[in-house]
Amino acid sequence: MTVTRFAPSPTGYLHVGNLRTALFNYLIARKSGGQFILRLDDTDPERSTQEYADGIQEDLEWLGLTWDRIERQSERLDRYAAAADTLRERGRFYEAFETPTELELKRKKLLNMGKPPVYDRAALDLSEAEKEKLRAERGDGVWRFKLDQERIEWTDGILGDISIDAASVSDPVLIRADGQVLYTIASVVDDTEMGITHVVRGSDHVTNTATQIQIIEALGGTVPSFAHHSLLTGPQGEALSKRLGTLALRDLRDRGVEPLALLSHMARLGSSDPIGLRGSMEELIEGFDLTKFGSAPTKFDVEDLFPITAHHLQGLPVAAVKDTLDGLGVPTDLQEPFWLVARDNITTRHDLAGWWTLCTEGADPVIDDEDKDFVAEALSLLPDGPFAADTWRTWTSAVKEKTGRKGRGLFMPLRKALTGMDHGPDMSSLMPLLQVVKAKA
RNA sequence: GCUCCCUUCGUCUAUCGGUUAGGACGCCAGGUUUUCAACCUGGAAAGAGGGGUUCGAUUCCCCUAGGGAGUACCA
Repeated sequence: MTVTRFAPSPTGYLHVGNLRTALFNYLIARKSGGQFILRLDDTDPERSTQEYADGIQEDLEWLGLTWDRIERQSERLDRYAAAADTLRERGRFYEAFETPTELELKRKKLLNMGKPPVYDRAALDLSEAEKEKLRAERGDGVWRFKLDQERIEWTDGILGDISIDAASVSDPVLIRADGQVLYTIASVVDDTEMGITHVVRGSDHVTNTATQIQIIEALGGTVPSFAHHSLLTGPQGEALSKRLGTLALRDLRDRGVEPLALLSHMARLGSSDPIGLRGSMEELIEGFDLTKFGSAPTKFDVEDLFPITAHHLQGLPVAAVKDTLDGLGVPTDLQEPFWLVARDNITTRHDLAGWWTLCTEGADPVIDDEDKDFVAEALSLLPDGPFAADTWRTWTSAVKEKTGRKGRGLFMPLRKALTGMDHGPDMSSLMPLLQVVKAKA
């Protein structure tokens, strides 16, 4: 069975970049009838908070990305300790005592010589006596995984055949001096023990994947299939990380982006499938194909979300926006006619408020100088409210007869006088909802 | 610096050596509409640069340029 996971660390709110990873994993699991696990990578107690953990779940629920199981790494520390013991027994784990500044110095030295800044494994040569001494002087050391220095290869679900030379990578620290387990091992232990079959994550993880493959093998686990999707950049190709603050999922929600619009775009952007709105999550799942994604960085422009949102809203029945209409105070019996009139003229649900205000409070008339007499005459022919479904038709034909005006010259001044705008919903449908005509007062 | 990945219309991309370089979104125009939107029709719009290989390169190889990522006792 296919088992995927989304493993955010609760150190911030989800943003569009995270969403892409979450969505891919969700879609893969659902398409194959497998399982989707939400795993909170909260091994860093300094930065992880409950607020963010809750926020992540809220955001996923808002989008309808439901998980079959939730796990927290902070509850599995004993598993990681056991894995560390195994690595120690198998001679793949060694303690090192360099201070951060010492390591920094070594890195600079190598860099100056034009060499890759890889840890020199000095600790490997330490005798037991030397280790004792260092432990006494500096306290516990860090535990590093001893990489086999050979090429690590795998066939990536998106990138194709990948090969990375382990010699160009430092032996990763898996356990810190203070005993805290690090992402690299926690992730491996979880993926193995939870039976994860497909790991899909951003391409910022490809080097991690190389080392993790060796750790999995050292632990005797089964290596899952890996796929690394491209990272999102801003519209100009700039790194998105600089703008991520404004691209949090909850901010998009506040700006009125509709879940299905967001999902539709993110599930296809970067692939060879046509971009655009999909009718349902089922359709998204059905048509999803990881192999159609390219490996080049993908430009993302928030503004692209709004036309899709508008398109989505235009197809919604009134029942789908009942909460919003209730919130605006639209009476139940007027909700459907109002929605049908307004939905073609909004980008997000927020725009509904403006149209409802127009209905209940009217608008300051806009009357061009050359239309002054005409509008005055027309308004004298306008019956008192409430208006009926045929008010617009009967009124405009009466005005047409009296003034001889027709076509655009007839209708547009009236629209502007009543709504204050030269665009908007169909006037004959709008009239029955229009409760105030300021121009007449 | 080193390692990995990448470079086709504005954007996401198709093309497994020979194509009028295709599609989608966006854009523009026309149609329709009392307006806007929607819808229909049409249109503009692309192979980073330089070397090779080849009868023939967008496609294969090399170099350069450019972009992204990694190079943590973060995840």
